[in-house]
This record gives sequence, C-alpha cells and structure tokens, in this order.
Amino acid sequence: MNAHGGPARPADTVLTREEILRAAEDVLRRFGPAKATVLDVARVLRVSHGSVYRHFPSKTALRETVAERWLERAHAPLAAVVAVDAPAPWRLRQWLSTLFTTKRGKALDDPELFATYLVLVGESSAVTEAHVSGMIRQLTRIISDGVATGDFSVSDVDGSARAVWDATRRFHDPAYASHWSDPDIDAAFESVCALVLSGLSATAG
Amino acid sequence: MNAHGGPARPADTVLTREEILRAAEDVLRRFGPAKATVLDVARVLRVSHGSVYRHFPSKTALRETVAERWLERAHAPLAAVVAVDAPAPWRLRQWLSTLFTTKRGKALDDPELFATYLVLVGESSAVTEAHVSGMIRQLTRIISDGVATGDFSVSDVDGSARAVWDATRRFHDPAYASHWSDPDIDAAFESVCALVLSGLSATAG
DNA sequence: GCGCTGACAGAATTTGAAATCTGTCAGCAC
DNA sequence: GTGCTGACAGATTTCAAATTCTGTCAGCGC
Repeated sequence: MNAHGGPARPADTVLTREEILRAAEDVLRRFGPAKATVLDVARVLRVSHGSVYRHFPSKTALRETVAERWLERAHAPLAAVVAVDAPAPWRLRQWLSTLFTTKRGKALDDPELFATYLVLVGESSAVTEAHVSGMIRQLTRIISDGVATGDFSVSDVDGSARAVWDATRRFHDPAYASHWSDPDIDAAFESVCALVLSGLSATAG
Repeated sequence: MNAHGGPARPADTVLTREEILRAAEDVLRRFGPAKATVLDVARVLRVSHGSVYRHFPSKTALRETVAERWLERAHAPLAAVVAVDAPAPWRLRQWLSTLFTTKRGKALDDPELFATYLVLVGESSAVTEAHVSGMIRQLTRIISDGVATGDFSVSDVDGSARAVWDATRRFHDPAYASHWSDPDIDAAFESVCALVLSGLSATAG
C-alpha cells in the first residue's frame, strides 16, 4: 500500500490493461459502483486519467470488462460439472446446486461487493446475454447427453434447456438475492429441482 | 371534470373511504407514485388533507389499500379457473396461462400505470405476502385435486405448489415485466408449462 | 356531537449554483 | 515514434437553501 492506498506499481514500466482492470476492481470494491471514477483508478495507478483512456475507449467499456471477468471467475466451477463422467440427472442436479450455492455464497459472504458486481453486470445487457447463452449451452449439453443415454425424454432439447434455466431463476437470478437467506430456501430449491428432474425424465408426456 | 381536473363530488355529502380510494387511484394514475401526494388527493376531492387523515392513518396505509385493491381486481379471474369442473392438468395450465396473460396484458397495455402499481405493491411486503399465499393456496387446491383423481403424482402437495409458483416466476413476477414482450416469450412459457406438468404427472420418481 | 378545517413542527423533496468527472487532444519526454 | 500528461469543454453530480409535504390537533360550524 502507498499513500493513496493503491498497490505499489513499478514507476518505470508501461501501463497494462491487466493493471488497470485490477485497479478498477480495487476502486469498485472500496468506493462502490456509484462513486468509483476513472480518476480514482488513475490515482491508484499513479498515472493521469488520460492514460487509462489509451487502453479503454470509455468508462463504460472498462466497467463491462470488469463485469465480464467477474462472471467468468464466478462460474468457472460449472464447466467442470458439465464435463465430469456421471449420469446426466446427477450432473444436472449438481450443476444447478453448484450454481445456486456459489452465487448464494458470494451474495451472503460479502453483500456489498456482490451488489457492486450486480450493478456492473446489470449495466451491460450484451455481457449478460452472452453469459446466459453460455449457461444454457452447458444445460443443453447435459440434457442431450441424458437423452442419448435414455435418462431423459424430451422432444425439444434447446427448449428444455431454456425451460430449466427459466424454472430455476429464483435460485440463480441475482434479482432474488435478497431471498437467498430465507429459512426455507433449501427446501424450495429441492422442490423445484425434483419437479424439473421429474419433468425431464418423465416416461409419460 | 372541474377546474382541478378531479371528478365532481357532491359538496354537502360526507367524505367516504371509497371516494378517497378512487381519488387516490386517479392521482396515482396522473402523477405517478413519486409525485402523488395526500395534498393532491385532497385537492381532487375539494377537502383539506386533514380530512383524508380521518379515514386513513397514514399515506402509507392509503397506498397499501390501493395496492391491495389492485391486486384483488387483477387476479379475480383466477379463482374461477380453480373452481371450474375440469381435469386438474387442464386447470393448472389454464390457471398459469391466465395469470401470465392477464399480467402481461396489463403491463403492455399501459406500462406507466403498471409501473405505478408495481411500486405500490413493492412498498408493502405484507400485502404481497398475503397475496402470494392466496395464489399458492389456489395452486395447492388444483394439485391436490389432481392427486385425488390420479392425474398427478407428488409426495408433497404444498411443496409442489410452491415449486410450481417458483418455477413459473419468469411469467408472473413483475420484476420480469420488461421481458414479457420478448418475441420468444410464448415459446418459453410453453416449454416451462410442459416441464412443470410433466414433472407433476410423472409416474417415475 | 360530528365532520371538517387550517396552522403548525419536523421530515422529505426540489432547485440551482458550485464542484467534479468524462472524454479529447495537442504537446512533452524519453 | 511511443507512451504519457494535463488543460479543456460539456456532462454529471453534489450540497445546502428554499420549498413542499406529512401527520397532528385545537377549534369552527352545522
């Protein structure tokens, strides 16, 4: 830490995108989304704010990139669940449960930081949409595996993946974060999970 | 209409709760939730604002009552679906579809008014909670009927009703109102409906 | 007595002038 | 040439003064 509270940075080194992103995360964590300014980021890095604009075309672009990185890091564990060698129903339940647990953990562990990233992600519909497509693609893979093995029986795999995503929104949509500490949230999650899994594996239809 | 734009009111009549509620709805429609004041309501009725406080203990209580009435009126058609003589799966689908269509209609027909009532309802968690319990009670009735006739097979009727409510949130939670004009919203609704109905009627599980 | 009024205190909101920030760019230093 | 600076215009945000609102209540008129 230096006099400005920012991380020491070699004075005779070129400024990198990565350094700026780290400083931006730092400033956002400390000041929150409403107060964090490009000037603050530059101050932490001990450069002029003009230098920041050599690496990012706008404050918005910088914040979008920070949001993107956060989403990537937060959901990294999910890809592993998709790839694991296990029955599709188990993987689906595991995937949903990991998604819920991870997000709830972040929300309850540091609510302020979570709220900050919520704002950032909410600012950029493009980033959100790309991220959601990725999530639904993972669901599609699990479901189509299940159909191949006979564990699942659905007519429209893409539609079902979308339906699973929508049906479980209460447990992954940050809009509901304030309800994630309800005492009966785990029971509610189990009920919806059971309903969804039963719906996919139904022999009737 | 009089000089103040409010409905004419007999000058030599006692002020009633009902008149105040109607005036409040009028003012909220015209000025929106942020600008509507008790003084405005009194102005429309051509009385002093002290008179309004003889019938409602606070501005909050007045707004809560307005919100309550709106929820009641908006969801009146649903009770009929619960009571109709038809197979439970049909009734459940009809109930969900009516809920979605009605709300979407209100949201798209007059977005400003819808947003106004959204704010009012959001202000009072007590009103919301009571309303949601009522909705889930209706779901419970349909599902338990279905279990009795063998159309549905679930171990926990209350839990399933809650799960159906949660799984269909994207189509009735006003937080999603901005997505209700998406081009593929009907397909998404059908997918979730199919998943839910299949999940309830599953013979496996 | 009964219903209503209107003045009042404290709380909340509005307003607009001052301060700060975003984004650009000519020019400096190496 | 390459990377950085800092002054600048226009946009946005802040802050405190002034207005408006909420909730109460003594008292008026029928």
